[in-house]
Amino acid sequence: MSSTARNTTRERLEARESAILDAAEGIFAQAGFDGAKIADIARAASVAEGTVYLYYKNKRDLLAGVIGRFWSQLTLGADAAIDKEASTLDQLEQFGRYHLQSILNQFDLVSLTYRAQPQQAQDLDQVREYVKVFDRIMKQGVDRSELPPHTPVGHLRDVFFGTLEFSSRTLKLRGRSYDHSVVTNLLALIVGHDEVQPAGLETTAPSNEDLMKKLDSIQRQLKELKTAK
Amino acid sequence: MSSTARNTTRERLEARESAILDAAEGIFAQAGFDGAKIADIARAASVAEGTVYLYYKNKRDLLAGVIGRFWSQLTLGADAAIDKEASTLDQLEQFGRYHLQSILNQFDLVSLTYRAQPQQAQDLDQVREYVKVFDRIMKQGVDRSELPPHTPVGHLRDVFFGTLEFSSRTLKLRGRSYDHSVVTNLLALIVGHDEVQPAGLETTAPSNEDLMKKLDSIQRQLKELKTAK
DNA sequence: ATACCAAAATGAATTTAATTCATTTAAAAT
DNA sequence: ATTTTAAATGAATTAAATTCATTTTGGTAT
Repeated sequence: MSSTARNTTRERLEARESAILDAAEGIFAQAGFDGAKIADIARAASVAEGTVYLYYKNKRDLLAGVIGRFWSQLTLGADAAIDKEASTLDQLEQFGRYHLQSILNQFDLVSLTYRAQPQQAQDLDQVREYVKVFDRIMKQGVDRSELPPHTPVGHLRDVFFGTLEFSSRTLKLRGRSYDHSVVTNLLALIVGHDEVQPAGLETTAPSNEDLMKKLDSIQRQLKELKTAK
Repeated sequence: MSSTARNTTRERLEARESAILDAAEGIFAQAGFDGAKIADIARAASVAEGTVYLYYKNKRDLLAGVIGRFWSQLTLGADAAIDKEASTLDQLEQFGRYHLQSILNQFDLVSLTYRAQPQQAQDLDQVREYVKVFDRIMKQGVDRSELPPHTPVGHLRDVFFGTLEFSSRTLKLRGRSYDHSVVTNLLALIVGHDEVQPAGLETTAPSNEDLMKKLDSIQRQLKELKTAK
């Protein structure tokens, strides 16, 4: 088999897989898992029913494919929506807006993500990747001393995603659309004060090293300002 | 039909319905919605398959019955777990512990609550009742002046339930069990923010902490400059 | 106590939809 | 141009939800 031939073959297969995923995404979102019929998905993708099973072991596996692609795309979108040069607070705000808007727009798909008992552990791999976007912003914030050194990123991650997901449900339930105040309020809690540490622990006094880091950060921003002008 | 006869009849019917719900709860929790077979549920409840359909229109409706009963019972349990005489903060802590423990113990049932597209609006009525437990605690806190007058209860409700639900997922995913620090951290965020700062002490040589505050302020102003442009 | 009626229960038959697989079609290699 | 291999098809199979004609049960009236 020639190299170009192999390429066109692979491209053809990929286009077909993509068509199946597109069709499945639309029908799962519109009809839910139980309501979606493989026959309808096959028709929408212009393939025979049996063909679907050449690409996905079964209906559940097909859903996993749809969900996985959805979160991968969300991760790409997030990277694009976040200005790497902005302050930690700004980046968190950008990500928060982006996240809430996305899960509201694709509410049905998001709901399908956490169906009871995801069969395979790797079913949630792409979700984990997406969650890391938050972790990176926070880590950077700590490194730049824009966040307290002992910021409990793990806890705040649950607060961030949990609150936005629950808020999206609340908004949907009440037939409302995107509301920026949700993000604003959330960020006020997360970065608005330094009492984010386990209760009972005293805030440790900033060390000279902390001060130095902060000065570095300020110096960096000043330089940026000068170059921008 | 005599009054007692009618009573025993109703009791018999209620016992049967209860048996069906018990069986369905167990099997839904263990096998998930798709995995649960009506035949198995009927067998576990010691009734014929057709009998299930005398009590519930279809499988989906049966799940709604199970879920509704679950949240109703959770509401009763919460009322029992909360000491009405305790402070708002203590009540929140009691409720937070109770909630996290409950949703961890019945993780599978909770996951089935928000399956994509709950068909009927009233499918979530019992969940709404449960959520009101939080609202009552907060309202009382404001009334008693244990919370600031303008506490944004609606937002904090989403933070409370969203965070605990997401945390329960995180814990399950990592195979961990109940962790009280989740509740402690959450409460610090929700009620900790405008805690009165310790009154100003005598002026002494500026500490590193003072320097840090000043730097924070400068950093904030720089940031504003950047965004303004 | 017996007969009658209506409600409740049954489970075999029906229906619906996922999954399989023998066959056909298309593409790549020789 | 022929052979070989991979991909696709859709009718047949299978599994499980739902229906419904029939039976059973419990209550009421004679």
